[in-house]
Amino acid sequence: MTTAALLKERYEYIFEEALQREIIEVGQLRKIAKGMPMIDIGDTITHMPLVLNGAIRVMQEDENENEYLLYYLEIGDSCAMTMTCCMGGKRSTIRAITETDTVLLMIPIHKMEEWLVKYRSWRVFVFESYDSRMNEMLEAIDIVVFHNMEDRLYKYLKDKAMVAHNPILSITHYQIATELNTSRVVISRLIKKLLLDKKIETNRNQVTVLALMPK
DNA sequence: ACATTAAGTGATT
DNA sequence: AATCACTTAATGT
Repeated sequence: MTTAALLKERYEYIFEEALQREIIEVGQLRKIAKGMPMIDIGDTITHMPLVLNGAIRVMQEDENENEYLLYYLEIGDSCAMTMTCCMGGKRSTIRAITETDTVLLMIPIHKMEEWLVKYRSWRVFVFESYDSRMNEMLEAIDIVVFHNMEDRLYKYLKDKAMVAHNPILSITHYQIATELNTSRVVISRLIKKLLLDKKIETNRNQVTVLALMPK
């Protein structure tokens, strides 16, 4: 599919036509395989991603180098953290890795500011993007602070299956434990609970989220 | 058949 | 919820 067609499909109702044309003109189309690092902490940001397909996980690191998930970027999203970083040539405070095979348009950051003045639809997009990212982060904080590990695990599995558009996750208990900053034993026990509650099914290297199974 | 890796479990803090 | 120590099960060579 052409860049124009993809953009139209994903953003047709979001951006006014003149803006769509400009995006196609300056945006560089990039296809990135699953699991590729895109931005690391400390990197200088030159472009802003517009996700056409796939998903990206955005993480931050605490003082002990524990990574934690901030939010996912999906089709039609852009990165709020990048937007602020852009202004004033700041460095990235986040790390971004593709969660699935991903297609995106890279927009040079100077265009961002230009469009902010020029296009109403761009302003709306930026603010809405901010708003939804903010809400996702609040949700992420909420579940860490107020919920137990079992709830966290279940949400983690659901979110992961959701962005992959696949209820069957190929993942080990150990990998899950690492991402939730806990131990493998804890995850194994909680996985068993979810299994008994009929919320998931499991096999070696595999977890299926039943709530997301197509009937 | 053997080694390696993933997952399950009881006991302790 | 974390850690230890150990077992059992699945998979690769």
